[in-house]
Amino acid sequence: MQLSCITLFTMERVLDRILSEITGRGFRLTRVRRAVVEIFLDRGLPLSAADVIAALRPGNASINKTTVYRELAFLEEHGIIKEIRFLHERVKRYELAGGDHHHHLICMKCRKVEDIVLEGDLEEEERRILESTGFRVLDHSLEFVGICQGCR
Amino acid sequence: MQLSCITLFTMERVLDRILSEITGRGFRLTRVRRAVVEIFLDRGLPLSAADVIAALRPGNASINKTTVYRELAFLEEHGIIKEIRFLHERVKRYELAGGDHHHHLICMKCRKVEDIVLEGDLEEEERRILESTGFRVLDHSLEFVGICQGCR
DNA sequence: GAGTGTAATGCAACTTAGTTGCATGTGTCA
DNA sequence: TGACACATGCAACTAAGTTGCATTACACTC
Repeated sequence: MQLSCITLFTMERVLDRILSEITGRGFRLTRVRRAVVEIFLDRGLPLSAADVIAALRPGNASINKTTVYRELAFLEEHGIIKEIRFLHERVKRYELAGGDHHHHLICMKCRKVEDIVLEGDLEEEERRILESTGFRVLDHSLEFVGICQGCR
Repeated sequence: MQLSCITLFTMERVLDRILSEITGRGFRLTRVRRAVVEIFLDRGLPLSAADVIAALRPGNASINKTTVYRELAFLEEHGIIKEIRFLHERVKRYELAGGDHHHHLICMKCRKVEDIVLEGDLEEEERRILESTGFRVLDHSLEFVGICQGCR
């Protein structure tokens, strides 16, 4: 992955913030934990447990899948990553939490995922839903499926 | 399920249309096939394979799960139902295809699901996405999670 | 109404994704 | 350096869905 100096610098800061958040709450900074957080930062995309395991393999010969599942649960529980699911996919995915609120563009051909930020998002819609149905929206998930520029 | 005469009449018409679509293409109208379509019409909500199996049980003592999975695949393949997945759920769900384009309100407390139709939907957003990223949106999925009127 | 071909069904065994219990290992702090 | 509790590894398990293959039953013809 090619990174500019700025991006690298930002990533280091985010990594430090996450790691000190973990230690600050009395949890340990283990080899696996650090590696998993770095993988999420490095990829910047929603990853499944299988993705994380594959990414860990080169350096750390045999990391148990149970450990990875538990690490993902730990990071989610502490608000560092959050679960998302894509349409027609059976696997859980996670991405770093705490970034800007965004949605995903998923290419049907190459399966590439891009983030997208919508102007004004859906606040207006959610207000209208409350008015017309009495349903109070607390969260939403939105994903777009189609063909990316490279595949057209 | 309480139904008005109008609703019952409409359901009958929809059922007939679906069934004649199936026979018209040279497929058989079996006991299970008819029952599954009727269940979707009757419930009017996204159902999982387990839901369908449970709904079949009372009348049809032992319908094999393989049959149900294959029936759902058949109905999806022929555009009669379509797959949807809800956030944080691992199971596939299906709902009748061909109705108005809509989204779902999912109550976190009672798990009830309501349909919602958005004014103008997301056409405007999709046009903007094409302009700014070159990604051509062909489909989207949107669901709202929150608290329904009854649970507040 | 009987015969026939093929779609549909049932059963068992399998796959994939994720989880649980329990014994063992290792970071961190005193 | 030692000790405690968090973290890890292994094996066995669960849930959801799939596959292969033998059997059944629609729907069509006669």
